[in-house]
Amino acid sequence: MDTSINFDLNFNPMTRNNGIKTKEFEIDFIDIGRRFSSQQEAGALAAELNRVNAENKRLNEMLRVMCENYNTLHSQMMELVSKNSGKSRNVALSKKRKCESEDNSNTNGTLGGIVDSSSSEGDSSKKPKGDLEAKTTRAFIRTDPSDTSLIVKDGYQWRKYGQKVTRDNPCPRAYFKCSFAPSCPVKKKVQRSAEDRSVLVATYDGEHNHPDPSRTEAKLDLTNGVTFETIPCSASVSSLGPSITLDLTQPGLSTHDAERPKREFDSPVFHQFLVEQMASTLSKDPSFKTALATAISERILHDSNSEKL
DNA sequence: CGCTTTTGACCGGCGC
DNA sequence: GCGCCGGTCAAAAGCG
Repeated sequence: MDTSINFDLNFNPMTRNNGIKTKEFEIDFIDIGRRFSSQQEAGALAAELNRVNAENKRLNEMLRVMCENYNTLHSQMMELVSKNSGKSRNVALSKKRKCESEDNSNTNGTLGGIVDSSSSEGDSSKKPKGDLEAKTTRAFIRTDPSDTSLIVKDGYQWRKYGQKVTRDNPCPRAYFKCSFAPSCPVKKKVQRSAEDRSVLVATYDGEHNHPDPSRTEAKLDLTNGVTFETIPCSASVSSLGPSITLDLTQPGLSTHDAERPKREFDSPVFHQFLVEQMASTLSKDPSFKTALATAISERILHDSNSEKL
């Protein structure tokens, strides 16, 4: 995990050494400045600044501890994965079903994520002709354990055409075709993880040749199409490739988002965008602006009254 | 009435 | 060749 995301809310309009600059903040401070003398404003803002800085330090410390814990766990996991893959490579796994069972064991070992296995699947040569380039993506969706349905709300519409109980998992596997079929060749399989029944494993075969119906109704249409409000979880790496932990129970998230490679989330551009979005979200929140203005006003009034006394 | 879901039958690939 | 298994089909049932 990259710790370079700086939750620096040091938005002092005097020094402008902050990473978050929005017009909304500037307008607020100008308005406040008109109402009070520059001296009073400076005193109140300095006090508020100190408080926010203290909060900022505390949050940064929490983040640092979380990152350290994550890095420790991640290095341990990678160590285990490398040991296991070293063993498994020594065993010839040319037979399709053995590959699949190996695949399933990996699935159970990497809870949470999207795995693009189009380039790593060993049995691609056994797929039917014309389907060689079919993209296979696996998604892990954590759901309510009491929810026994095999429905994955990924934005697309699906038609169920079969259900089977497979040998290696007592939970039935459901087969879906895209409702745009036969023009859209995409299929998906959904099955609960044998290890953790609260996790749905959705395997997507092929790529949609039409837009995501839910995308047109997206509440946030950001410049690069990523709806951060619906990506509440962390990124992780599996032995098979990039994976992203998702909570698809959140409304409005499509697999199109989920299939974005992890590198996008690691890029400085993404971090900058994330910070800007956080600032923008806060600044667009009327209650936040009101509370901030009220707090500053009260502090300034309090200070001016105490000076008079 | 039309669409979707359910479910048993069927098919083809694979291992023995 | 036979049995197992995953995947698909299609008729019946369910639902709005």
